[in-house]
Amino acid sequence: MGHRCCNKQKVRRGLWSPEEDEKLVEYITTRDHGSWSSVPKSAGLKRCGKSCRLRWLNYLRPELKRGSFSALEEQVIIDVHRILGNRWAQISKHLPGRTDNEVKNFWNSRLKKKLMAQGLDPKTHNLIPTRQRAANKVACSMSPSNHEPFSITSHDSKMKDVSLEINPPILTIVSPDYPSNCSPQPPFFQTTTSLPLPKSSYDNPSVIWNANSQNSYDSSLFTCVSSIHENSLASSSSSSSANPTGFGLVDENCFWSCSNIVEPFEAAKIFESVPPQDRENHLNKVCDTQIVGKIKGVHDNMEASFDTSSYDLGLVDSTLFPGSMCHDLSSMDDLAWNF
DNA sequence: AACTGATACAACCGCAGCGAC
DNA sequence: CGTCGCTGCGGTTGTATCAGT
Repeated sequence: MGHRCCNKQKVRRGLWSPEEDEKLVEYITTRDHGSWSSVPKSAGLKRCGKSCRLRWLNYLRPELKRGSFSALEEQVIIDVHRILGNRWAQISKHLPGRTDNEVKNFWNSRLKKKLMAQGLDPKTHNLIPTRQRAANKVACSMSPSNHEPFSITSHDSKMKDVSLEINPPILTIVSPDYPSNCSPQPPFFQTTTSLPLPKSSYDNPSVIWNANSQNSYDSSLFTCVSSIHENSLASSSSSSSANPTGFGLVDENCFWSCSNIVEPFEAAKIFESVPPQDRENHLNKVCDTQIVGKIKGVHDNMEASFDTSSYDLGLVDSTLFPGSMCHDLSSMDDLAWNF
């Protein structure tokens, strides 16, 4: 019996042979294959088009990265999963050369168990109930006044993500001109080194590179924050609402990543190669020459192309649990949060 | 060496969304 | 508006390999 999608013909199933791979690669790379349903016949394969597509996308594409996941990739998966849940295709977009299938398998076979071993619920990334006390400790240490943590407000019911309700990331995107003497200060500014962008970029969403190498999470990751000026938010949001905090309003669709601008891993690598004393200059230079110049273009597209696939790498971790906030945890809990 | 359970990875299945008609 | 074909996605299953006994 063949696949339901192509039950008119007898098709092979199961693992692909090297000969089949060769045929498919030869066919795909030498011509415009059009629709996948026509590929098997044209390429001389006894497979269904869906199977060919999957084989190409998940295994044969030349740009795929093989081999085990790095610690950095692992952290990215965990971070993005905390925000997006099981949206593997979206998560894989932050991991160049990795497929959704690969990420999903890695999550199910390794990361899920790893989180559980650390006492974390792999669905919500919260500590499991028996560790509620430790979780409360974290929440308290976040905010002396014990107010609600900053959270994402979704303005787009269509894109509503249950995982955000279960575990709202403590994330604030700040307006660039948020007064520095106001309290409370957004955690981003409390805990990290931010390098302001030129005034001229304030009318555009701007990128602040957080070079906080003391971050206990992953010093190789940048926090890349899109700080959205309220003007641009007003135009990008279909509905308006009060903003009592004075912060730039945030919705899920405001997530746009440095990957739109500079490949984050590349940026991180480059940054790490810069001597610590030169990093500020480096960042200013990078911001000027590589980022700000492109922001306008990104901004122009933002209204039409806001996309949850864009995500601020490391942002949640560095804002949610900066190194100093882990200090009063037990060593076990510390481990749990710091991987 | 043989067996068995665990693990990792590849592939399949079913469904939803979309555009063409 | 309904149907059809195609694509993309997430959940699940199948299978090869590994590790322990």
